[in-house]
Amino acid sequence: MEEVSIQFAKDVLKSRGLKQTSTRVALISNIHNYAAAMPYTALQKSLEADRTTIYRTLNTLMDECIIHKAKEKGNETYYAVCGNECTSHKHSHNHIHFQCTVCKKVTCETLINEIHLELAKHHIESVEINVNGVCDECR
Amino acid sequence: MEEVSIQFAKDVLKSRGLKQTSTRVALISNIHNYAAAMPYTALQKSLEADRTTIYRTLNTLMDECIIHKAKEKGNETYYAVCGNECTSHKHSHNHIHFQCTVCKKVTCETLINEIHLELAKHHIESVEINVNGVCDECR
DNA sequence: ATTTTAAATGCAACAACGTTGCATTTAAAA
DNA sequence: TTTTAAATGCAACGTTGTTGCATTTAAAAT
Repeated sequence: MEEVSIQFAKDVLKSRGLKQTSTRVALISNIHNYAAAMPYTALQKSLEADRTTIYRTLNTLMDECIIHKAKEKGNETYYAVCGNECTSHKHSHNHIHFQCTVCKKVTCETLINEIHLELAKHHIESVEINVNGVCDECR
Repeated sequence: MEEVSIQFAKDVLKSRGLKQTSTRVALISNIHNYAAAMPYTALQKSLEADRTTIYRTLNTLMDECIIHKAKEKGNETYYAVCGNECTSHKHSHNHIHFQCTVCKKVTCETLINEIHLELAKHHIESVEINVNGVCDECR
């Protein structure tokens, strides 16, 4: 289980040509291993690295499209690993972000149906959808 | 122009049974008078009140559904006045939030078409949509 | 295997955000 | 005009996010 996440972390760092430092491997594998999108506070607790290093590492990994912010609301930011659709230079997410109002878990979910937004007089470049509700486990 | 916003502020405070303090009237009328959703920093600059008072007033007005956060991303939070659909106890927004990537303005926009989201195994309670693009003036 | 070097890290410091406690002021009711 | 409950200002605190700089480390060069 955990070894899979560690291997995933090493592979993705290699594929992006990034140094395989212990903080980076730990950070990626911890997010990858987490059941849902990982809150920053949990991430910080799970690592021994300095707070500054964590912030810098998170930014590096987001720039390289290895992870993305799944939710940024109020005080807590949630991070999730990007899927294969994200290249090294461009995030491309066709999922939405769901937060369960009971267990508070944030997850990336795929819509069953296709949706198309139309706005008058505005050119749409990107759409971000956040949904609140109750997840399967909490019903 | 400005008198309209001041009158609007007084009316809405009265309708909610809130004290008409100078800070509240100024805060509501400034947001109401602003061309788009108002960034917190601009809001703070436009008022003489203490930072604490501004935060407490913003929270009070959000609790009473007089204003709402139009965007909360990165460092800056944007506030906008609620429409008539919001009652004193429940926010009810059928608009989306749009940010122009050129002029950075955040606005509340209504979708031309109706959309319906479908998620497997999840009960949907509320949906929040943020769109980035180019507004009419910047094209 | 050792040296080199460019990048990553840790530490200190800082600014801003958001919140709480408490004394003072103020709007609105009595 | 007095009363009183609420709103405000001030001080303080914890957290977030960022920058500069010295030190350490991963990976390339020798």
